[in-house]
Amino acid sequence: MRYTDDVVIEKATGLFWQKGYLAVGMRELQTALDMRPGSIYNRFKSKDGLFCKVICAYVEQNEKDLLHVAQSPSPLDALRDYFLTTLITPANQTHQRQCLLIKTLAEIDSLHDDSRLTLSQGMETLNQAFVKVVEQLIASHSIAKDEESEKIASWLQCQFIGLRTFALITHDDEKIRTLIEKTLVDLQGNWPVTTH
Amino acid sequence: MRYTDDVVIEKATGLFWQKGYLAVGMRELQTALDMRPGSIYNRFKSKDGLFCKVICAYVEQNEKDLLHVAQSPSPLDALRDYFLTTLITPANQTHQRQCLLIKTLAEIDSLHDDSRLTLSQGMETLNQAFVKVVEQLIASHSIAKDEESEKIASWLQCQFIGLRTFALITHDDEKIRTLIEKTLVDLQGNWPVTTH
DNA sequence: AGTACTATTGAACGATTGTTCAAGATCAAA
DNA sequence: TTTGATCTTGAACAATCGTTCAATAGTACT
Repeated sequence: MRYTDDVVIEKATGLFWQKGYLAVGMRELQTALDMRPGSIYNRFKSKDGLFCKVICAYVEQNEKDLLHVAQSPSPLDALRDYFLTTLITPANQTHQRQCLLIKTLAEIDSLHDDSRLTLSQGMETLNQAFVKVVEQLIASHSIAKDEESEKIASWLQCQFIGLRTFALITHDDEKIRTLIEKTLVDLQGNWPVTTH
Repeated sequence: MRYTDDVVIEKATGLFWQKGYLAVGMRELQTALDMRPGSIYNRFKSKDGLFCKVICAYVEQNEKDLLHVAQSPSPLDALRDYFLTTLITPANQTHQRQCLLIKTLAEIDSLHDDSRLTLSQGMETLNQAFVKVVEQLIASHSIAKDEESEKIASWLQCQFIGLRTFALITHDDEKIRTLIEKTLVDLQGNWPVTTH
């Protein structure tokens, strides 16, 4: 085993994140990973299998980051920092501004069953992580407990998706900073009255 | 000319919207459009050329819809209706909830120069349409003129992107309705103080 | 009706796709 | 050092990719 799975998956993540699942060919992976086809297939079973590992590793990392935000003594500030570091990336790798899961969502019709399952499970995992962040925001009295934390978490996730995609287009970092602050304002702002 | 360009592009739009640019093969297009390869290439020059027409038609339609919102006597209500009809689509074609331009953005590395240019021009066109919507919202006193309309437009576009992607995942229409209302509340809400 | 031009057809092309597999290399245990 | 198991190699596979082009059909104008 020449390279450990960790470094292989990290290299593969870079490719898939930049180009998407379909656009990355096996030959491209072979040169990027410095591995021959049989070797890749023996370790990961298929291109799809390797992609699943990539998604899993990505979800794990992001879940860790979100839980770290939740466990921070000042969740609101930690959330701002998390947004800033995620949304304002170096100019030579702006593709990382887009969430890999959301990017993959655009290709969901082309994925095999394994990847599709891994993707939806990853979504659920991160959704729960967002819920925990919101619960800590409420517990630390950073925001009022007027709404269910699950609802706020969905909204926050929605904001995050929008911001990460928008940050991909804009390249105006100052505008992104403003949008982040607006999100933090709205997080503490009013919610629509629910009429049932 | 057996089919008019309009119906051909409409059929092609359906395919590209559902599966993405790369995932749609020429054979698939041939059967869906009921056209032979030479015929497609004679009319559209290439798969990329056809895709450009698809993007253009999509942008034109959405620009029209947005300007219709702007010209409405009650822009705020028209905006709500626009969001509702765009975000809550029949269950058998939920892929239409995602903006085709945003979906295409995930494949931007795989696009030819023509498509890339068409895409970025389309983004700019719709951005300007959003600016006009916001200007009318201000003119009709639906929202206060505390901020530059261009900034508000970016925020609104960001919300729209987030909502359309989120609506792709959720399948809980009631939650989407709530998120739309929250957006309309925040649209009239406070903005962060800009410290320069 | 005949000419000139455009549109359509469908077989075929070279390139690339993901994947396989027999052969060789590597390593741990006996 | 030999055995057995695991991992790596790289040529080769069938399938599919976007695209071409000579032949045919269709259309418009004189």
